[in-house]
Amino acid sequence: MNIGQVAKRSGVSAKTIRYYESIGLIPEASRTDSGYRRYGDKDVETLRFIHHSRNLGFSVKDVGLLLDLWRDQKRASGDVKALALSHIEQVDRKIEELKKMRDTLTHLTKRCHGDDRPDCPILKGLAGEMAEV
Amino acid sequence: MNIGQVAKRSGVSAKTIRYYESIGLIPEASRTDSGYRRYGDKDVETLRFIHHSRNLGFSVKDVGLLLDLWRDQKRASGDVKALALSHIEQVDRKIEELKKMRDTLTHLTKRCHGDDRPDCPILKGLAGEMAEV
DNA sequence: ATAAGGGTTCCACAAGCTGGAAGGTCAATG
DNA sequence: CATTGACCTTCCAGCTTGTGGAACCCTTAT
Repeated sequence: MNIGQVAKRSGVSAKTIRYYESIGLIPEASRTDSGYRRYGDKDVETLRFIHHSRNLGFSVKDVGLLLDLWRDQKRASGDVKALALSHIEQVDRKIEELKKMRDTLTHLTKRCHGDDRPDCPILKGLAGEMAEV
Repeated sequence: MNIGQVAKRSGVSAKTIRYYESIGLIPEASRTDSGYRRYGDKDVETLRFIHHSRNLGFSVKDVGLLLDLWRDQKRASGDVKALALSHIEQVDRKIEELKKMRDTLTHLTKRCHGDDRPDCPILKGLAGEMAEV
């Protein structure tokens, strides 16, 4: 398979596959005589794994760890779970942070009549002490 | 005031203030004879405005727009509100996305016993079709 | 005189790709 | 056989929002 095919099947773009190779996330692909990268079904599987992991918000670094664990048949599932739980915590923290932002923003916009008059509580809020917003 | 003072008062680091100047978010500061940047209370106010806006998740580009609106005494509050509402939408979309991630992750980890045995539903989930997870 | 604690510039790196230029390869068509 | 178009290759640049560090200058106090 050429890189385009494997890209289509895995959901990871050709450009990104080359990038992943360049940073060592996936091993260097073998080449044809003319220099094209060659891939097999196993590579599609690996890239799908990566794609799913990235979609769940794991960093590329963490995906590397997950890949190692995935390939190690003797690994302890506890190691995987620990990584996943720590990631969930991170995601939760991010959600909370965004919620706080949204609530403040919503609060400000509700007070803003939003017409063609210049008075704007949003700008006043941004300019003043945020505590009083 | 030197840059360190204004950094302390505004909550924006000296490094970042120089960066904001370099990208044109704030105008170039005047200098002392020896080349130090000089600031006044108005600059502290501006940097505070920027700091608050960034904390609420506005992009630097959007902060630029907000600053323009802030400085324009004749602007319509509707323009500000539109920007804020669109930003709230973005934040909400991000929250939903993260929630979906978290739910999937939680689902997977709940099924993983997480001990020293190698069987791990998390890895299986990442490897397989995510629909079946 | 010297040392501490400012300030200055400039370059590099972080994450995670994506776009584009310049060019080689492959299969099919006229 | 030549050409076309779709692939493939490498390499460089840029995106965003800063941060770290080196090398060096300025100010003030001891």
